[in-house]
Amino acid sequence: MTTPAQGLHSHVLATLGLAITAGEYPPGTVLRTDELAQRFDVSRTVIREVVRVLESMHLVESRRRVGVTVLPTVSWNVYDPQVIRWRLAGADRPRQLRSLTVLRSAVEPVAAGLAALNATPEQCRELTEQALGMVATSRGRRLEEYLVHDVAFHRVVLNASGNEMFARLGDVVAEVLAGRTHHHVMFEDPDPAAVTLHVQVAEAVRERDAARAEELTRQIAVGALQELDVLAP
Amino acid sequence: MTTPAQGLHSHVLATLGLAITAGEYPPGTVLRTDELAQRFDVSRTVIREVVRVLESMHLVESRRRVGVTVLPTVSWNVYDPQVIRWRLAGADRPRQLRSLTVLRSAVEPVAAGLAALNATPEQCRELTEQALGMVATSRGRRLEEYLVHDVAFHRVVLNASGNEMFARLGDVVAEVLAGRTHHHVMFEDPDPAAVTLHVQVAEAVRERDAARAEELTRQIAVGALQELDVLAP
DNA sequence: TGTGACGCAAAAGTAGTACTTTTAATTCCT
DNA sequence: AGGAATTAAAAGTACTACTTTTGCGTCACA
Repeated sequence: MTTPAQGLHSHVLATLGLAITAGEYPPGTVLRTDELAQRFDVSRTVIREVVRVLESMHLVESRRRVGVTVLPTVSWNVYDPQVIRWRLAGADRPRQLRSLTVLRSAVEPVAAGLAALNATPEQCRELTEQALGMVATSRGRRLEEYLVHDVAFHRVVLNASGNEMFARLGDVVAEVLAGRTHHHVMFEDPDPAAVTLHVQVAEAVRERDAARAEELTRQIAVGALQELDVLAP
Repeated sequence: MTTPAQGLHSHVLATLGLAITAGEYPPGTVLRTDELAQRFDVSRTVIREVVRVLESMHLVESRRRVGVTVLPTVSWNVYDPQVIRWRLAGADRPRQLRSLTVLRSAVEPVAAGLAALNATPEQCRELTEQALGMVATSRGRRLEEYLVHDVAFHRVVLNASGNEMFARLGDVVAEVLAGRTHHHVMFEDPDPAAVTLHVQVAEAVRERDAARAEELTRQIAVGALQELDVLAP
């Protein structure tokens, strides 16, 4: 019971990556390729390819005559979507959610400001549509539907910013929002104030009011951070 | 003339990664593993491992009966330090520097604010020291020395924020600052106003004044963005 | 003429083996 | 005790044989 596994490589990679990010192998732990090959009942070829990938994520380091050493958390490529997914699925999920939310609180306001300057008419339309979708699904325990609109909304903002680094955080935001909805709460309807703020952000972007878009998004971020403080000390 | 190359794998990876990120193979280009093996004069084993790594960076996608397809820029893992380095060494270096500087302008102020709350006495000391180092080397064409202090300063701020996502941007900031110093200018001494701001940030952090640290860092960021606008349209 | 089933072949995926290279650790000599 | 030579363990590389998936062309049928 690890992962679907279409292909030996994916399966072994998912299993090992998850185990390492979950802290099952403390930093400094040494693995040997042929031991792993035996354990997973695959050829050393497969293991080597997996190790190379883990190495590129800086989860492990492979040295001759030593083996494959698990690296400490600080050296991990924490922006790798794969690593993020593994960590969100593992033990330090709360810590991870917090880090990512703080990151969001820094990035999204600036992205919203830029979006107000750069959004295409199509993106403005899409933004408004998603905001309205949020309003429509914000009452009556329709959390799953609400989540879809919420994610789409933030994705559009990040894309419309015109900055590729911001755009690539769309997946991260999606994970965070999904995590928030699925993990705790699930009963409570979303905060009406937050919903309103989203509508206003869409407005501000449509009206090319960068300062307002940024400030409103900052308020959304503050809300997300507070929510986090309420749920976890 | 590609890269030092200690190990076939590193060499091929560096060559291919650089070529792809430089746009030498337009998206959609299909490579075949044994053709690559022949071209680089290495075994298919090595090529496969390289392809797996490139695949984990979402630079390429490998499919049976098709080959290794180069993916469009939007799907690349643009936060991967390796990818960042390749892109900074290649053709779209200016575009890349701009993206990263915008990212900095979003992240660093928030990081500085958090640093003011979380910095250890040791980190405060280090911060002050680096700021003073910047002052000391800010006049008389001592740009290389100045750069060292500048990088160290920003690294400490990011680390002191206590957020691992921020901390991991230390390398990115280092690349951006180095790029700035090395690429253009090189004659001009650093802007005295910026130097003063750094000293003041160190002060603010030492005094636990989060709002001030954030605001001052925002001013540094604004300066960096303006500098970019002056140098590249 | 269009459409769907069928089968071929190309390319990646996997396995296994043999060999090379690096290097930590041990031994041995001074 | 300290340093040089030796050893062996583990990753790195190569090659070869085989399996599996799958895009594409062919052909039959409606």
